[in-house]
Amino acid sequence: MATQTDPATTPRAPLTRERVLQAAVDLADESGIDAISMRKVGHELGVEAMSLYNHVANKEDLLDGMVDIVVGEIALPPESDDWKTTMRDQALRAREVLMRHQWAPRVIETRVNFTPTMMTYMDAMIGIFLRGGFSVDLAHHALHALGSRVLGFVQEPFREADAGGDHDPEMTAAMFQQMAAAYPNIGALMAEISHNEDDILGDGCDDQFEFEFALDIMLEGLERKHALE
Amino acid sequence: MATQTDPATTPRAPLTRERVLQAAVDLADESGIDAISMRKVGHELGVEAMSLYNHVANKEDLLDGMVDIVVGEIALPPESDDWKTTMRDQALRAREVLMRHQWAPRVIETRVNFTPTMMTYMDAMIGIFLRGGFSVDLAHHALHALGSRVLGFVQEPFREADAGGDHDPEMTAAMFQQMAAAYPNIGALMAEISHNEDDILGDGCDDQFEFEFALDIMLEGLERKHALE
DNA sequence: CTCCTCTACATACGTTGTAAGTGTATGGTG
DNA sequence: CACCATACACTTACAACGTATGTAGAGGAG
Repeated sequence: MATQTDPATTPRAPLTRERVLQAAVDLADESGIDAISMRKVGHELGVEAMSLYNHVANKEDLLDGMVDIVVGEIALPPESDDWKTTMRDQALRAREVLMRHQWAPRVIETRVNFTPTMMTYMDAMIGIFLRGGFSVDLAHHALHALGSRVLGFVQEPFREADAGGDHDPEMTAAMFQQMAAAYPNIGALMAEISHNEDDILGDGCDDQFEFEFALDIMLEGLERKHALE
Repeated sequence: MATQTDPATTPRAPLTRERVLQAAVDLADESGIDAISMRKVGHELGVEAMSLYNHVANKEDLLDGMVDIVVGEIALPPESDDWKTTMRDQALRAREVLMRHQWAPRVIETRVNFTPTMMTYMDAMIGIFLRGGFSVDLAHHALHALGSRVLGFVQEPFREADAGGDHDPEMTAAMFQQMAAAYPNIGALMAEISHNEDDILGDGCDDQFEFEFALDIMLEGLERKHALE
């Protein structure tokens, strides 16, 4: 009992910035970004909210750190002169990571401080174009044009629309007919989607296909611009 | 005094849903989205927070209504078979409106309910493609590919990065050199941006140019896909 | 042993969305 | 005219939030 193995104070690992950030990421992964409050993250670590402030400056800093962890999980591109496939692979690799952290896009968009991790990542993205022979100017425009795609996501409006929620199929059918009457074009589109799909998950759109479809159009467009330089 | 023209109760206009929503939009326009709380909106109308609940269901409904006002300000496209210029004009017209309501993109992205106003707008967007001869399938993909551009915005990561904030020019120069050393590609890009621009506003990027650059690449890509159908 | 630093904790403040209940002005009906 | 139902603004209250502030105990340095 002289030893400090007091049964009340279980020998919990000391708090560190990394432990705090990782706990927050894990919590967000399983419970969504709304579950991220200082109190809840603290609770996850068996600690009071205020204790976190010894390791993160404030909540913004916590979110910055969470984004850093996610971006850090995306492997940087190999050095290659083939900018097109390199960039394509990069976007798809980033997307895989972001799929594991669905809260991340929304958080990334609200960041206002560049962290070194993010700077390193962006530097590598620009490097892909420059190494591929792009002028600095075109590389700049290309980066804007790809936008968040280089980080593996597109934030479409109404991404997580509930499409009606928990109604049964016939209810859906009734609503569907009513909607098709008021919005004929949307109706046509929904008819097409719903019967040529095996996977009626969510809104019935194949997100992976749409991501690659737009990505490829963008890359081909950039290739054409590059050829004109 | 028998007449109810009590000087204390100035004959204020009765609250209506429209007055509430418009007050919220005005407040957000001038003070940003963080200024939108039930209490503050109520204060703007000379009313307590809870009174608003007689006209909006809750805050989400308030935000839905605010988005409706903004989207309602975007003129719908003319009927035309020339889908490309119609869509291009539409995106630019939408962008003008969104520029007046800078808070709107962030709010639109978080919407989960489709309002009739938004449905009508989206129906018109699909209509542009269908009338232009697109298959329903391609129209669908095209809508995804354009994403939020049909509403006049792109949500790039770090849109409002402060780029260092309020430091003086020489401070900037010092930081710049240090940064260029650590991130050579970003450094090259920033060098290019900062000396071929007259307008050093914000991050020195010409948002309008970047918007049109990416928009045109996308439209040309879609045109090519359409030609293959 | 003494002192200093580090960090976890407790308390507290102001702000948020909103549930619940209270008052009052208005307008239709006897 | 009297009466009462309805509409709507107000008051109060609560739980949860980010975080400022102050305290206490533990570990290392002199």
